[in-house]
Amino acid sequence: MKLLPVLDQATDEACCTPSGVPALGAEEAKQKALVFKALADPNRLRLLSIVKADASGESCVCDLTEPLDLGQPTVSHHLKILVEAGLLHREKRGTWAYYSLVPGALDEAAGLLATL
Amino acid sequence: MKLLPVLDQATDEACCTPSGVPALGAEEAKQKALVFKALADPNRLRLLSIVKADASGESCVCDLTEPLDLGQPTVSHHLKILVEAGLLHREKRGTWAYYSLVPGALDEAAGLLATL
DNA sequence: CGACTACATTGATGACTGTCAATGTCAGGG
DNA sequence: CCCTGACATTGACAGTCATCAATGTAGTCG
Repeated sequence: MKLLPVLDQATDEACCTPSGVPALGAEEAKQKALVFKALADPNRLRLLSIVKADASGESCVCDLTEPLDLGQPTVSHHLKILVEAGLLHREKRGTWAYYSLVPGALDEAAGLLATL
Repeated sequence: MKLLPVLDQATDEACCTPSGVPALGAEEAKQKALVFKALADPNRLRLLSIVKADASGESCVCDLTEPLDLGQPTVSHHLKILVEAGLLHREKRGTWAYYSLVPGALDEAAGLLATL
């Protein structure tokens, strides 16, 4: 910054007229980035895909570990991130843990792009 | 994997009936994740926001460096990532480089979530 | 109670990422 | 022709992340 100590209004009319305010607040941007961070991994996208495609609407971890060719702790880790991002819902019944899509969460995430 | 050497069909009826195929291909997931990876940074979201908000539809780097409180090389780096993700378009005129939103790119990114 | 099963947590490690200082490139002006 | 300004590229470094092996926890069944 401050590369123009003098001659600011001399023959410059094309460039460098910033909007003043960043248009998207730093805190707001951080918050939105968290959701996209959760989506920024191929295996997490596949997890969402499988859960979404399941007819019952929910899947247990053992349904998810095998098709991804990942270790069980890794899948558990990814699922935790998706839950914390508000995309998945976790419900434990007996020995199994069932994961389901949070209704409207994906649409809401898509909406974040429209309100940039 | 392979934690069930024997007794596979013994008294299990509730869980572990995977969809067979991952529903979202590994390569396809990788490709989609690239877009979300580009969106998974607060400063990049703010860059997109500024470019989008600009009345002229395009902004030069000097318009983007100041409001973000980042060094010029860092902003250049982020812009490159956004261009490679297909979200921004770069056009060099004279000494300045102008960045503009790729038309429909944000909508297309939002659409990726619908087709999981 | 004790073994087994489904899942979560921890710790470690290699890979990747965001940032900046320094340098390179290229166009315009004296 | 050199100098300056706008932007890109490189190299280095700290922080984050994805992954796995090992271990912990909590239901279930005998």
